[in-house]
Amino acid sequence: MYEDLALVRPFMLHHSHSLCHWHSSSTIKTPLLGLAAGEDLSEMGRSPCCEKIGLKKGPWTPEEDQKLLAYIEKHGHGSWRALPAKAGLQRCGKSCRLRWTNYLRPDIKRGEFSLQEEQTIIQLHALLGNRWSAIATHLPKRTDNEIKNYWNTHLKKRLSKMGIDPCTHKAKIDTLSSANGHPKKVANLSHMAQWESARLEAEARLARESKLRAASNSTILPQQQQMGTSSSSSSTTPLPPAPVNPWMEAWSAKPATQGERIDLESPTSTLSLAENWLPIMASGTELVDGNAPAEAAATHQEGENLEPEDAGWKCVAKDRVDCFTGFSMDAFGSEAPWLSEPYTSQAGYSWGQLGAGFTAMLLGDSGGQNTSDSCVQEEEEEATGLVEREGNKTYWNTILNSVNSSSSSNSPPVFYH
DNA sequence: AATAATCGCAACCGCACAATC
DNA sequence: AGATTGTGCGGTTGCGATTAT
Repeated sequence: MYEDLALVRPFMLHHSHSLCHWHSSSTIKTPLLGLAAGEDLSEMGRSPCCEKIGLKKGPWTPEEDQKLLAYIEKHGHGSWRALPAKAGLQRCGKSCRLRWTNYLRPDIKRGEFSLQEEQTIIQLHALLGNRWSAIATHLPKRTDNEIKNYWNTHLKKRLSKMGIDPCTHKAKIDTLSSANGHPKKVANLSHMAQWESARLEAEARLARESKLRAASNSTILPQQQQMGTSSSSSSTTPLPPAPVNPWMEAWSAKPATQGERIDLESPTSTLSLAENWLPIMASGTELVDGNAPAEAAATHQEGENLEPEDAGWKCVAKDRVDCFTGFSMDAFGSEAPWLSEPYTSQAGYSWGQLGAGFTAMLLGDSGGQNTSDSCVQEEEEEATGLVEREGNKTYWNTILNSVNSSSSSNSPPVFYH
């Protein structure tokens, strides 16, 4: 049950524009699209989520939205399967759930993606692939569906135009060979990525557990129950006491002494980050030469004239390449700095900490600086570092420039030299 | 002005997995 | 232990809007 309906009502106003858009663009005229008579999916291996015959499909009407909202306001969603009948909707429960989670939920933001959000999506996608729900946990108030759509319709194309394969984040001109000389770095990146991947999964699990726990207390607000993919961004979502993060538990169960190289396995990681990050390590020069020479060059020169907003970019971007090229688990000793921060301040557990913690690390801000400082002590990497750094900078400059091209009012983000 | 092509996004589909019976 | 149910997730589709010809 909603304990505070005020949490819901404002959002109804907030979303009025969405409904207006909906009115104008679609589909009041859309006919009812019930399945054809006799169409019965129950013989297809599993029973349908609900009785489908006569149920409406297609876009939601404002009336339906209101019914769904009113019902959830009063009762919470409870069982989605049972909800449509109780709420007086001719929809299947799945459709109701989707409508709620992707559109009606109070804690979602719609409209333009910010530069920062775009940047985060690109980077997380490079790291995680098409794991939209995991990516969504780092983008507060955005749904996985929205992120997925945005990726498919905008970002993917931009990367393609830049000559970067949006699936692998590699330059289309394969540069594998240029990285062959640095298996160590590849391994380091792989380690980092696996840890991060594992952490994200643990986060999601934690969110689910927290949600379930809250639900079992029966006093939780319905919208909190629905926070599934975005609970990490909620400052109100109750959290269990530390150490509650399975990832951290695993970490503490396998302590490493200072300087000890840890051969870690991500519990569930499914991606090959070594591969994903190769272009970052090795392909930048090609990108400059082949795809964005003038822009990249200009970008480097414009660095001194940034707007305050861009200074943030600059700051965030600064030295991230050092972090990556020199990354080593050695640098962390018994603790992973980019991981420990969010979880040592569990009370907050906000996006600001969690997201910034990771994203900043990813980008190599001051939080990651320690890492890079340690890393650059390795002389053998120092020897080849310059070339790779230039390449990495160029790769990200290219990405960022491309991202930036959609918002002409902003100066391009720039890496320091 | 008419038509075709493309874009953008909400919604649907089917699979996977965990919880429950 | 196996079957059933509920939910989450990622891929895909359908269709109105917009742009190009």
